[in-house]
Amino acid sequence: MHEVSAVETALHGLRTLIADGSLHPGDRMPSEGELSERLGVSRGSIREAIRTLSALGVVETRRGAGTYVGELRAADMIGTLSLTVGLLPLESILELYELRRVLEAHAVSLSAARCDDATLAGLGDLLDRLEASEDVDEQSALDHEFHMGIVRLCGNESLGAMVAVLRSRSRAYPVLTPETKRVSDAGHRAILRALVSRDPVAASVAAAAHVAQSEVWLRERRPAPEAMVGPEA
Amino acid sequence: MHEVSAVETALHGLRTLIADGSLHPGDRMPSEGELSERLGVSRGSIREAIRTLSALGVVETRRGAGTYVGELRAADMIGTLSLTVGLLPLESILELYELRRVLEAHAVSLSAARCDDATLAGLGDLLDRLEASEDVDEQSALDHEFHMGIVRLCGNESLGAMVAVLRSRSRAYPVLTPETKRVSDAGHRAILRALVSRDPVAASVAAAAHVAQSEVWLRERRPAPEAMVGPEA
DNA sequence: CCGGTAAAACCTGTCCTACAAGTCTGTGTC
DNA sequence: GACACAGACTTGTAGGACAGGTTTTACCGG
Repeated sequence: MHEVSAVETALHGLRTLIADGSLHPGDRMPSEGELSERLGVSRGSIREAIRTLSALGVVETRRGAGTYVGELRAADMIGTLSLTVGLLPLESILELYELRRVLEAHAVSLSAARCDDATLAGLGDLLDRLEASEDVDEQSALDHEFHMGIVRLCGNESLGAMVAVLRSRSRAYPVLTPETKRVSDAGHRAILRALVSRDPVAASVAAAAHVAQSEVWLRERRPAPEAMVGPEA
Repeated sequence: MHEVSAVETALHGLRTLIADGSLHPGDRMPSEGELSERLGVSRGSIREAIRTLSALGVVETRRGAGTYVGELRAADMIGTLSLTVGLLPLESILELYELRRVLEAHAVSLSAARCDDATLAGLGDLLDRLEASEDVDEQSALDHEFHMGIVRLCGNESLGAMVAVLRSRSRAYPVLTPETKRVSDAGHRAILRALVSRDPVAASVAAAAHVAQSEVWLRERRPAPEAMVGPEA
């Protein structure tokens, strides 16, 4: 047996406060000083426990104002993964493509039954600009906007957040060349056509094929294995 | 503009050390004291940054020995979510059922093409014991073992980890009654039959139906909204 | 030369104090 | 009532000190 560490005690205490209903989403937590006194651990240990919960999207702190319980939405917690996928090796990214393919295909098929004409027109404009663009960064941004614009329609925030996480790293690898871009553009049009037809199955197939195509390109090119770091804060 | 905080500086420095290839999975990181000196922030801030990365599964610390870079596997990082799903309200759990249904169905269909006879026999034994069991806790454990045993076969660790996360909370809600258990048992047998037939489509459908059934039960019963906390450390 | 043991160096875990910097509150003035 | 301001409160950061672990080193006996 080993003594329970102070930070673990603090973490358990904080989790209990949230889990047993004492604190609700948006509530302000007791101050670090009060928690330190109530849980019998130093303020430093309390802060480390809060950092843990903060990293996981459970709480957020505002300097001078206090620490607040987060909204406790699954999408927020899933979103915290995006901070770590940037550290994964390429092999892991390829492994995650399978998740992305399945989830994005499902999300798109849901969206096919939910989109309205105005949204579809907006997506069409996006594709027009994407097809006309010659700047790689702009292409990446428009591609991302197109995909996420569709996924957000699916009605399940967790699903959208997960797809966003899985997409976040792929954007760092430029697989678009003039030749592949024509295939990519055709894939986007196929997805949009399926949405216009309100055809979930066709949309799902088109999305899965599009993602699978990206995976093939990435697997072929195997870009320089240099990792990357997020932008400066 | 606002001054970049010390912890952010530390976090960026640590991430950079891993991302730029200075440190590889399993390597030992510089000591807190050295990092404090090199990055120009106090040791406390370094520790908070390390806590953040630790919560996200990027590093792990061993008292007295040092802090080590994790294996940087996607499955590990996805697994960190299981610590937070215990805090989500029931509504979020129901939202996550859609993810679980899609992912588990896909995983099971992959497993259908990969399982061997010995494994299938083991799964059959599990079902025999599950059907004979009258203890709710034992039923829950066997059910979990059956499902995860299949999912692990799929060959994608990230997929397995994600399903494990999505399942982790559902186990806390007892939806099995003598009547629902008969339906559940039949669902398990349908999945196993599909696996024995090496039929991915049938396996996928059976798994999706089984998960959907669980969701319906949970939605009907809407158990007491008391949240729960993990076991003591 | 080898093996084992004890000491030393090192590292993380924890607590304490002190202060800086930001936010909120209540009071008093106009 | 609106505004300004002082005070209380809260988080952010730094530094020191020690406890409790682990790893390395040095020493000694065989």
